[in-house]
Amino acid sequence: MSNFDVKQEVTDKYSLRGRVFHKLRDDILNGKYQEHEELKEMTIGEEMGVSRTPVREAFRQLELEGLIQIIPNKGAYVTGITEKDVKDIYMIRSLLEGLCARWATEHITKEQMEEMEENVYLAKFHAQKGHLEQLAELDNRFHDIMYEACDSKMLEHQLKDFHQYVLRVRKKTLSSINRGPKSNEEHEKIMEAIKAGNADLAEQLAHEHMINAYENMVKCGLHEVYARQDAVQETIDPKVKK
Amino acid sequence: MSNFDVKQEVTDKYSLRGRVFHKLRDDILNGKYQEHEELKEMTIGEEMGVSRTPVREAFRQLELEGLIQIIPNKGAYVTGITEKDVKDIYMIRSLLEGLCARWATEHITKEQMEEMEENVYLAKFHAQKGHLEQLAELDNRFHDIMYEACDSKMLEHQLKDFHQYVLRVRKKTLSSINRGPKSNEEHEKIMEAIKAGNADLAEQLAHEHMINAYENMVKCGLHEVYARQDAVQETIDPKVKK
DNA sequence: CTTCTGAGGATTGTATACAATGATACGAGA
DNA sequence: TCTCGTATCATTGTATACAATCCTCAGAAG
Repeated sequence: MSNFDVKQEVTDKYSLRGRVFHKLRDDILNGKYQEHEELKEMTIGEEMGVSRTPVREAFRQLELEGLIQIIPNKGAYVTGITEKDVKDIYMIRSLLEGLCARWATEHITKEQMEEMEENVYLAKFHAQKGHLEQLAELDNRFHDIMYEACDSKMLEHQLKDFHQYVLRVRKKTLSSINRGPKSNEEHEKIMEAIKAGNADLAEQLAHEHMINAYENMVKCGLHEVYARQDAVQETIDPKVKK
Repeated sequence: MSNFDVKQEVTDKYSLRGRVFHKLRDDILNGKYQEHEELKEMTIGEEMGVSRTPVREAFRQLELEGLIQIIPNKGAYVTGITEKDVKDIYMIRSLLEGLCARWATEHITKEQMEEMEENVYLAKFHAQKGHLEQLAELDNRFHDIMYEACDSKMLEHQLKDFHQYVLRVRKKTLSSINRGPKSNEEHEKIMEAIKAGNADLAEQLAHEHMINAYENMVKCGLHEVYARQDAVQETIDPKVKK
């Protein structure tokens, strides 16, 4: 096993810096802070009852995670994601998810396979019942299982990173439309391909799964979601650019 | 143009933190610090004449860049890269470089095209003369040009990240073997495909280019390079694992 | 009325002091 | 001799103090 935890997750949830990091990340992903909103070290620190030091360190990490942008001697701003960024991410992910499915086919363990089957089964149940919340949760988990099963720390980390990026956008579309059930059907096919040991098919299906997810997102209002934000961006950009 | 500088480069070269970050990164990539060597905040700070604060912040960033691993309350260690990590990186890169070549074909500017042609031409010259140092430099630059030409901040950053990872390994192999000239021939073909607007071919060639680079590396002693380090790793791992 | 300028305040950048944690070594007891 | 506990020290984690920078806005000059 590799001991090379590339871009290791910030697992240190119990240090102040770790707590600040995780809380800020969640807040940004959940939309508590608007895009392009300025984050002040002191304000955040006071809110969480800590000094500026751990906040600053968390900021540096969030910057590399791509969630905020720090302009020297000026401030930290929540990053905006443009329509094109989302498209690029999905194109990149479609390739990597394919590779991941291939490797997962080759390396998945018995336990992981079982969890995957359970996941698909459960999701089918919630789809029938119309439980969108649980469906979204299971959808995320399905991908995580596959990332872990591919047995590559490098790839796993890349994909988890991307997955996180699009969560901000996905939250607004997946649960609102009936992509959920369709998505799970595709999961089932991917799972079957993996179970059958058909790496080529698994790769192909996972690849298409991402393309479909993206196209559905476009069809169901990605543009609307971003229409307002792009306008805001236009006005703010010049100032931010220093 | 996107204003979303994902995982933005640490461009702040003039703050102390920025300088520490860049110097440490260079030192690690250049092998000044051994893999698994412990980096002490105070020692580094004294060497560079700064306090621990900017050093700590640089550490947090280097951790997310994957160059060091920080164990809470214990220390920062230069990460090791296993043989499998290198292989995974090249497999991932082969896909992304292909995508990059495709997008570059669609978006490359006149200036970028000219620089690319110049690059190949110059490299051909240095290859004849046996200037391995310049050849390696031009090789890096060729890829950078393509990353920029693909006109995707997301993809560009991903690839630059990976490129950097393997630099540590590549330094030991590319310049030592006669891969240089062969590599440049492949660059030329990729360039021609891009110039001809043949995206499919460019993608294919760039993909193969990576595979070839990896296979050459394996053939030319990747295993030997890592034989020693893997041994060291075995002994250090348990301690590091906390 | 517009434009330049500079003083003041707000915010980030860095250094230092203190707290908490982990590693080590030594000695007592079995 | 071996093991366990404890004292001590080295190192990291956090808070605070101070320095540097940037932004704002009032006021003077044109």
